[in-house]
Parts: sequence; C-alpha cells; structure tokens
Amino acid sequence: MTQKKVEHLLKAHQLRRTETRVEVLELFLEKDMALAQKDIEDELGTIDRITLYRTLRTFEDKGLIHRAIDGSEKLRFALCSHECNPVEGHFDEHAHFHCKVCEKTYCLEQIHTPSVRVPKGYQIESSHLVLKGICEHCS
Amino acid sequence: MTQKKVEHLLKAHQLRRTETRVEVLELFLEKDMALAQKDIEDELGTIDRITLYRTLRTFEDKGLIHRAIDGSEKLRFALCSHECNPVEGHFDEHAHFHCKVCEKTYCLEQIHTPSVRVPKGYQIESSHLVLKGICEHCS
DNA sequence: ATTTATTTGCAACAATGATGCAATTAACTA
DNA sequence: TAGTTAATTGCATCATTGTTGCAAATAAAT
Repeated sequence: MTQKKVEHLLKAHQLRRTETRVEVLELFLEKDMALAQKDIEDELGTIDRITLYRTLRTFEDKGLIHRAIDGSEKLRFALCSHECNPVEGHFDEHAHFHCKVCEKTYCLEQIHTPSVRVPKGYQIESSHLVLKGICEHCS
Repeated sequence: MTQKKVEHLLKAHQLRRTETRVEVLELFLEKDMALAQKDIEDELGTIDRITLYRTLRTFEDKGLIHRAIDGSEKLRFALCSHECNPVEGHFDEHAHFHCKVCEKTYCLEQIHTPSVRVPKGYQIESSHLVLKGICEHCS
C-alpha cells in the first residue's frame, strides 16, 4: 500500500516516477520523522549524492516535503501534510522535537505553534516552535 | 564605555583580552543582533577564519554568547543576557525573528517562548520560538 | 624582564551546498 | 511497440563551512 501511496503522491505533484524518488518517498513514509540528507544516504546506501540533493529540492518545490526547523546544524526535511501546495506554500504549524541523544527530529503534530503578538513593524509569515531534550526512546 | 564593558565581560568570564576577542565582542555589543561567522568576517575584514571560529566556540563555552535558532541555514550567535553562565548553561527564553529579505536575525526579548504541555516520554530541556517574515526595515 | 599557559595562524582534511553538461530515461505519441 | 522529447541523472568541479594538530606568538603573572 505504500507503493500505491508513493505513486499517487508523485503523480499528484507532477513528478516522474524514478527509482530515487520512489525510494526516498518510501523512506519518508516509513520513518515518519524529519530526515537529513545524510540520514537518507545512510539508509539507502547506493544513492547518488547530487541526485538526492536535487530530489529533496524538487520535492520541496512541489510541496511534498518541507524543511523542519529543529535547531540542529543539519538541514532536515519532513513529509508535508496535505495542506501544503506549491502555490500557497508550506503549512508547518506543529512543533518539532530534537533529541540531543539520538539526534533525531520528530514532528509533534499535536503541538501547534502558538500565535504571538506581532511587534510593531514586523510582518510575521511563519512561526516555528522547536523543542529540545531527550526523546522517549533515549530517556 | 563599550571599551570598559568589553574588558569587564572578558575578565568576568576568565578570558584573556586579545585583539580578536575585543573586536568581536564590540561588534556584538554594537549590532545587538544575532551574527553568523560570515557576518563578522565581513565586518571585521582582516580577521582569521579559524581564530574567529574558535573565538565563537570559546565565547559560547564560557557563556558569553549563545546559538540563536532562527531557522536559517546559517549558525548564528547572540550575546547572552546575564543569566547565562557556564555552569547552569544558557537561558535563551525569547523569540528570534529572521527576516527573509535582509536575512538578519533579531532577538525579540519581549516575546518569551511559550511553555508547552510535555508529550509523554519526552523530556524537554529547552524550547525555542522562531518567527520568520519581514523586518521593520525591509517592509 | 622572565616564565608559562593560552591563543593564534597555518596546513590540511571532511562534509555540504551548488551548478554546468553530456548521457540516460520516463512518459507520451504515432 | 518503437520513436520522440523533455525531464532526470551522474559526473566533474568548485565554493563554503566545520574541524583538528601543531609550531609560533603573546597575555598575564612572577
């Protein structure tokens, strides 16, 4: 059923079905957390670095994945919920938790980023809540 | 008076007064925003890359500056308030605003990071609120 | 002025980000 | 099903950033 879902996701976002894209998407679906390029390389082994780099950018452009701000040095991506789309942009209104032990980043869908009073002159387009600590597997 | 303050800050954190450290500290005091290594290099010109790299790490270790999570790819540091110290760690309980136009990062001291309900099993050690948009100078 | 532990600056290397280009291939068409 | 074409890949290449070892330089104490 992941197969079907992957095919549908690719088609829905006007992306050709290639080996790399399928593998990457399957991994995102399976892991259900934010992944850095390195994480993906380690999991998929044979994948080409540049192809993966562009695959992630393409997925981001088309609204399949978004950058997960987790306060780590690594750039991570997470699967988008259905609200994301290439026209209106990304909706990513949940908190991200980054474990300092295993260095994994989890999306906490149940925790929404709070709305804050806008300081004078500042136009806020998005807000992100980053939580750091120790995850349930490491504590 | 910045002179005095710089001297005091260095002495208070048991750091020798060197040219690089003084210049970097003065810049932080003057700019009053989060700075990436590149920003500092551009401002100070002649500074050595590695020395600056280590200066920033040292300042961080000693509790003079902290990492400002701003959701950008760049690692930025901001001057600590007095509550930070090397023993108990960093307190950085205010929001950071990152402007997508000028790419500067401001500390919004008046906006505190909200406390959130802890999900089961997760131990939260710090939380960070990142705001993105357009700053008052760019809008 | 001398001593000593700290700090600097260079060399060197790894990892990551980014782009041009020719070869390959997915999806469409006849 | 074979052929066409635009998208995609993989390589080469380069820039930037992060990191460490080490010898020379230097701040602070004596």
